[in-house]
Amino acid sequence: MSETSSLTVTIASLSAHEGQTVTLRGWLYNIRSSGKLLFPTFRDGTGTIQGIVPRAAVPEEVFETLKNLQLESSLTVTGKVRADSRAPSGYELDVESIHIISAVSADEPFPITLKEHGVDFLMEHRHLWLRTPRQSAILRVRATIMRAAAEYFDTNGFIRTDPPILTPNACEGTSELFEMDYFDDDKAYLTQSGQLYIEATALALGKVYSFGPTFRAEKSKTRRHLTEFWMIEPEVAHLELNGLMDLAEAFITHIVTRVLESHRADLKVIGRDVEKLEAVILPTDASSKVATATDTGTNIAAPTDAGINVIAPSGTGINIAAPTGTGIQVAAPTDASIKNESVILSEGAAEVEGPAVKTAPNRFPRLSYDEAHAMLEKAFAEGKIENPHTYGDDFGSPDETYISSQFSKPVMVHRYPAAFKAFYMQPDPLDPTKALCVDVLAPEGYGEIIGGSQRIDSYDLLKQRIEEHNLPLAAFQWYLDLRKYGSVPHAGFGMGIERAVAWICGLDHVRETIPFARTLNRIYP
RNA sequence: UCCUGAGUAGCUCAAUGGCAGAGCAUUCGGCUGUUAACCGAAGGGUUGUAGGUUCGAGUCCUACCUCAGGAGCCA
Repeated sequence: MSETSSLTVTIASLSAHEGQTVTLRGWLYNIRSSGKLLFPTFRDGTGTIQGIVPRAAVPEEVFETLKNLQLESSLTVTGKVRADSRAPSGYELDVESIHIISAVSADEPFPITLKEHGVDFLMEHRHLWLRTPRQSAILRVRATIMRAAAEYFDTNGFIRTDPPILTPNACEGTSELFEMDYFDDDKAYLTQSGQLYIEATALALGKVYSFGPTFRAEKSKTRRHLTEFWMIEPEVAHLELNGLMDLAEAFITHIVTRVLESHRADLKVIGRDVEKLEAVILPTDASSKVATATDTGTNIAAPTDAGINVIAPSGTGINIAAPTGTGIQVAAPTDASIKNESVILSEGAAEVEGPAVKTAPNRFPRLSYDEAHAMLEKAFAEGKIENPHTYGDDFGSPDETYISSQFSKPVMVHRYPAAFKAFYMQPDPLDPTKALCVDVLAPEGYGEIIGGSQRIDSYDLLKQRIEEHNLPLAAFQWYLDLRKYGSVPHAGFGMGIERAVAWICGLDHVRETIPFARTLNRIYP
């Protein structure tokens, strides 16, 4: 068990070292035995590999040490890489020597076994649960989602401007905030959105985004809620609602594309049905339920090119440029995509912003609140949902689940009644009772992953709304200043990272999407 | 905050109101191709807490605690 001079490699790279003697640095993940044979499985954070240790082939000390070793003991192991169809990964390691770094005591064995555990036990041992293959895979996918999200904005002319985490007042005056003392007499609150601040940076820099933690003290106990979560928020000057929806669509498409590029193996470990993700980024989906949902019977033709069409609206100041080598094409709308749009885009929606805004490709279905309401009415009449939806009310979770279940792609619901929406949302000029806002509902019932809107750009109207919502005018004076000095139409959205990860990984609960989830009843470990 | 459900061995779970059980994990033994290995044996319990009903309570009743996931609200 002396130090060797063999090459130190990761398990993920082992297939490139077949026939070589290599050294791994890892942990004992599992061990089985059959007579004088040991089958230890090692993990190192990049993957797992089965070793084989015949008693006759190794020094007695190596065999005895491994045989008595507890799971999750740390070690280095040296051996020869060999392809073998009997090994779970297709390769196995003929162990020659091992060096124990830290042995786990049998008095207190590693608590996470390969058998089933309950939620409470796993969350209480989250620091150790993270070592299991599935949890590690989820965190790798999360990292790619976060990187791809930032990358999309970084490569499309956005400047990252991070807002403060400590704020003097409620951003929207709705959600409950975490309060803390701020020196002698003041109170401070943990941010629940950086939106108001990045409206300021957007008017300074044009296209900006922020990416950071967000806190909500709501007493929500569901599979979709954390009290601390990460949100990425773009905000764009001179952008209106339709352009915002185009942006959200291209953004989500980019993220899903990146995950599919490099995480097939992780998604398999997680048990994700990859076809559902592939459907999201396909140019069109002839088998989608779009046609039936609108009951037009229109045949939706697929575009002729197999690439992904990302079409930027002209005149909005947004340049949607795909990174090279990704297989993403930036193309003009095809006849097919325009035809597709005519099926699902609200009538007149494209006219709202005038001729400066081109129609969108509409690979993601877009429904107005009214259209979504009609869909729910029909569903209730046909007995497909339990409770009727009252026109004028927000959609409940079952409503959102039903709507999103009608499509294989994320669905954008826009122009909700302004009455239950945030004070800063721009009214629809065609119907001032509606707000120019959009929620993006993930498929498969994952619910809202993006919420966004065009913001009020009129000083007088914004002031009136602040007063109507009984918000302290003084605290919002700086925000009103943005409308006093060179106000322009602008819009933005926020995407909750954990909900996006839960959807893309197909998880039951957001608590598995973040290394250490903060929920209503848990702040340990 | 409301509704519903669950707390029994380290873990996952059994147990008509009548002797506290199994699998995994741990320890010991067996097995030269195991795949959450398997086979044999041993150790391991204040049944969430506090009361109550009963000859007898893990089981029934009351209160409380903890957790779960749904509503509301939200990403």
